[in-house]
Amino acid sequence: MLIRVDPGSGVAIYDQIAASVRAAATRGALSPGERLPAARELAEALDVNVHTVLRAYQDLRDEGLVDLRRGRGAVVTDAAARGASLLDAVRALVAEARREDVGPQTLISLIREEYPA
Amino acid sequence: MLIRVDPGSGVAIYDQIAASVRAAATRGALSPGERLPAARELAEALDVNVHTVLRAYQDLRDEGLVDLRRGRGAVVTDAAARGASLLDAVRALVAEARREDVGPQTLISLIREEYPA
DNA sequence: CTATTGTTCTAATTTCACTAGCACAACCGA
DNA sequence: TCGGTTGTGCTAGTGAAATTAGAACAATAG
Repeated sequence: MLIRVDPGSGVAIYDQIAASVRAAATRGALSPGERLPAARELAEALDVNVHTVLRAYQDLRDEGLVDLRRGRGAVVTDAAARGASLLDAVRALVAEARREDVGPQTLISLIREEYPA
Repeated sequence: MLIRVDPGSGVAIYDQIAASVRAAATRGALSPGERLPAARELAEALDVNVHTVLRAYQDLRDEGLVDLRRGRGAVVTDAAARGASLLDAVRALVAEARREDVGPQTLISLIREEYPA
């Protein structure tokens, strides 16, 4: 399964699902035009409520990463494929952060502060 | 004020406070030995409860970024100064992400997925 | 000694994630 | 056309976590 979830992770389940899809798309494991599992189907596979999956899908739609339509499902958009070139930079950044004993919280805090402007 | 908060940001207030401090320390705006505002004082300035500020301070203590002691307050540790070399890399990464129209959610998702392993 | 500051405690309120079940509308394939 | 699939929308309830509030207490600085 492409998508995994850890209930006691502190991160909301719908956020973990969305994060999995974002990462998979960037990684190229999900190509534009491809369809995500049906919400009901994925919900059962993850032993989670349908609404929780839908919440993740709708967040992804709001970000423009998927196209949601009744009967058709959640289709990955072209936008989701962008940023593949960021992967190496991200890996390098994380590696350096760990080398300097900088936690993920700090790294994420830095990114959130650099973005808005 | 070094620390700002947006109540409707989706991010918990105590997390925003902690994030501000993490970023400020990494940026060098907060040097080791320096003291954070007293909890009661900051709480009033942000129009927030004292416990909320304390929660942020305690999280920072758990991460080793500040030293908490009664009567003395929250003092920035040496550990908080680490990672200054990451700043450029973070800025470059964010810049490239925006150039490619990649949102902050995706960037953060990527980092969270690269960390644990 | 006195004022400051974090610590601890109880308690109430509020917000949000998650679950549950249902009806409905758009879409697809046969 | 028809039947099954899929997201949408709604109401409702539960539980955990965030936030607020107020108080007493212990360590520290001056």
